Amino acid sequence: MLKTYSISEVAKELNLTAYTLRYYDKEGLMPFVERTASRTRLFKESDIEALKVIECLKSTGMPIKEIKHFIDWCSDGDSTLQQRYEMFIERKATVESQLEELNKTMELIKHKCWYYKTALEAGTEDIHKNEKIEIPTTN
Amino acid sequence: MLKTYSISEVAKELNLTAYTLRYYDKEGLMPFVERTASRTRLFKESDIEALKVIECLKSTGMPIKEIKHFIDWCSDGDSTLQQRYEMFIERKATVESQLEELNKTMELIKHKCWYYKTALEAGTEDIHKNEKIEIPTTN
DNA sequence: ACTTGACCTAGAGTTAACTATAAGGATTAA
DNA sequence: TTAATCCTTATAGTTAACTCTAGGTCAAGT
Repeated sequence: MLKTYSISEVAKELNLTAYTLRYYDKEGLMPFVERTASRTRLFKESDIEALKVIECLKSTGMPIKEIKHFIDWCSDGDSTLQQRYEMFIERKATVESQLEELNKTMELIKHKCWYYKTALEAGTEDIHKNEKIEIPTTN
Repeated sequence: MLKTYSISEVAKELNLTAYTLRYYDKEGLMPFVERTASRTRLFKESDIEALKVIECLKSTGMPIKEIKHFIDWCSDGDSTLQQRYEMFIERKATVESQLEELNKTMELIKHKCWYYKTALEAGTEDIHKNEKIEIPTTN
């Protein structure tokens, strides 16, 4: 007798649209979601948790087709524990390098903030014309 | 008499393809690149630096059409310093929240690494069946 | 002079991930 | 019972960012 949720309730909760959830279902990402006799999807709390994991993988840049492999492994049970473990280890490395990249991006952005702040104060970009090493105290 | 680079040299340097660079040019991202009499592009060192800034903006998720606005402002000179400053301030906020998101993602990934490591050791996922608060020492 | 290889443009094709439409079925409220 | 508001499917359309093809030009080497 556990509570269930409609597709639009789940969409709202996860900041997605019902279209998107149906699309994920069509792509095989939600084989676990049960239905009523008349085909209406009934989402359990655990289904929402699984969708959060899917969103997590998506946010690492993993394409939907690869996420499906993971979902298939989940359906296959304990015999795929090794693959799933390795997948998350690999994801961890991916996210680590993404964090590194994003931090580099941040440094350049901060530099540009400083560049335009000082140019704005001077009224012209020309003050940066022949400088090579003007290190601002970052931040 | 400064050194110039061909499109394929620049592509190699920036880990892009010549196709992509021509596409960027077509979209108006490279109005500064000079040409020979026979229309061949001649990239200067400063053009490559500008392209690195474009790549930086791209890596924050900014769409090419918005990047074009920035390039247009650059062409317009000092009268657009304010807009450009504000754009980078806004980008900084964007990257900050992206970093936050990515760190949350990392936490979930690490949790899953632990989840599967322990499941693998036990030979079955069942060991996680009725646990709610098994906090592993993260990392 | 001729071939090779890198360059050029215009325009067509591709891909992923949605996003929307059309036509219909079920549940609730008056 | 009828209207509203969900839900369903199949299928078509959209968008961004490439990615490629065709047909041509140009400069260097043999």
